[in-house]
Amino acid sequence: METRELRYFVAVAEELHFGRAAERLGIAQPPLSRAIRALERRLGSPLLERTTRAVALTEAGSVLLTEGRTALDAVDAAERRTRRTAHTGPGVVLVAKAGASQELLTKLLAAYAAEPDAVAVDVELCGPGEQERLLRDGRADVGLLHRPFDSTAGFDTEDLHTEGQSLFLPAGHPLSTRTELRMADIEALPDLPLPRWPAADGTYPDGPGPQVRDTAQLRQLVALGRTAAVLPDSARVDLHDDVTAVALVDAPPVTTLLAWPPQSRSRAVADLVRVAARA
Amino acid sequence: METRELRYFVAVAEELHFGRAAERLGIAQPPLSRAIRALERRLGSPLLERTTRAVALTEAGSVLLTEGRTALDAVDAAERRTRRTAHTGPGVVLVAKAGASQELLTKLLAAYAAEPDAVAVDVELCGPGEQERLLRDGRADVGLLHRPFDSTAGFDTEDLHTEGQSLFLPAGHPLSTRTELRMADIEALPDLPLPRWPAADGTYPDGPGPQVRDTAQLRQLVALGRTAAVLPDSARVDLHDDVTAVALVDAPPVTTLLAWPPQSRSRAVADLVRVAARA
DNA sequence: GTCGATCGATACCGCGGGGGTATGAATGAG
DNA sequence: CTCATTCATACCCCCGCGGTATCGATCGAC
Repeated sequence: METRELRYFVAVAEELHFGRAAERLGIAQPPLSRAIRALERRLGSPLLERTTRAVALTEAGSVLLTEGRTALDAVDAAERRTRRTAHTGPGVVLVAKAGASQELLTKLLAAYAAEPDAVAVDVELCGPGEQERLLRDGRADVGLLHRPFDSTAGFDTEDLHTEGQSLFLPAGHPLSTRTELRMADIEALPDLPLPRWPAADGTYPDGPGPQVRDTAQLRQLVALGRTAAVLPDSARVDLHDDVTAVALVDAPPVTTLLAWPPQSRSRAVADLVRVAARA
Repeated sequence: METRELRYFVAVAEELHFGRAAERLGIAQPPLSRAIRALERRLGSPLLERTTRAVALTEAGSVLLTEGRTALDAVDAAERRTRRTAHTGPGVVLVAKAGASQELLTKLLAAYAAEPDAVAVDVELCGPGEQERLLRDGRADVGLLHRPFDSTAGFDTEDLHTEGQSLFLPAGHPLSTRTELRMADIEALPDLPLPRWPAADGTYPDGPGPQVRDTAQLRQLVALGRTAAVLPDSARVDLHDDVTAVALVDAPPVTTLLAWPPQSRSRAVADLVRVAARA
């Protein structure tokens, strides 16, 4: 099966509309229809149920959509990592969530830079949930993730640090004088609705809280008295006096870890992991 | 990048010889040379160093070989799983090492078959180390693996059972009267050299022991007094009186587990895992 | 019921590019 | 120096991908 065919199929399967899919692919609709037909003929079974009014996935089509996406990501990864190796020489791209684990990341980078044959580390910051995609399609080589928020399925991992979580409140809020809180306490926070994070497709769920993209933005909104945030304890390190943190004793613990695609156990990534595990 | 280009490159990178690679691909040598050149031009950097006498991988080429293999496996997996879904309907292929964990596997299959919406489970037996390949290229959907022998990199896993190991000896061997042994004891077994398992490429390492492909074959060789074997305790269940097992108190424990590609969390695989975890 | 809009399928054409054969050029063995 | 080996180049053919024009089926409006 050729990459082109897969891209065509995935486009149609996602749009469920030949015209729109063709537009997205930058080709005309007839060759797209033909390509899908040819693919179905070669696989020996229909992938889509078409009427003139609607297109739907068959069972087999649904499998090909899932598997095809990961296959396309793998092909993209091969191309991207090759290009990077060729042009910028050896080097790793590390991806982390903007504003998270600042301190740990700083230490890690410093410790790795001191290694005998350290290579350049390009740090890429992104929104929550985007890291897995970057690791999968080759835009990044290693990621700083947080369990249980990020999925580590399909990656090799090394746990670095586990910690509890705290509630971050505007200074002066009634709850900010408490020494500890429970999850049940924040259920009842009508004045401070919890923020809404974007889903994988970039859309925001409905709800009363403000929309946020990263931790820096969130911190600002907390300081402005617009929301409260549940974050790992380590976020306390760069608190100003406009935000107060109170320990949440029954919040699930958060583990910070390194994750990387299992086949790309390059020398550089291995060194990085070894240094991180030691610290 | 197209699948065809990747296949061509991987063939050349593995053979390090354009002529042989072309033969393997079933095309003539000139188009292959041209295809690789075109690929290098598009990626903007050489992948191979050629002289008229030798071909070698560049740094970038080495990356593309590794990443390209996994990408090709992913594409093959997409095609195979789609074909299977289309032709044999829903169903899973479970792969296990021949002769290993018989009892657990039997129980698992029976328990799953009793589930309300169980689908057909096709059991595929193979040699050690082959399972990962089958899972990666889509010939299997879920595997019964053994840590630390099998690598679980890149798979989701569910541990089922952990046990110690024993030394399996021909009945009547001097050591067979002992109640327990240590690893150091088998270093000194000149009369019974340990067997040699095939490497990933199917070749056998050098050494004095007999070559074996699976556990059944190994058991027979032990019974014949040709070798001794270190195997998980559960291999005792179908011992005849021609083989004796003695516990190895300091052997690393073996964990039997289910592994599956993270994206193929189909209903059937999920059920199978749930049933297995319960038992 | 008729008409029109929508949308996928078909027919047909042109051309780029992938594959073939023949041959050249470079290099190392003897 | 000669020859064998091996990758690159030259040239040709034709398959197949993509384009435009059009058809045919289906559904909604009235």
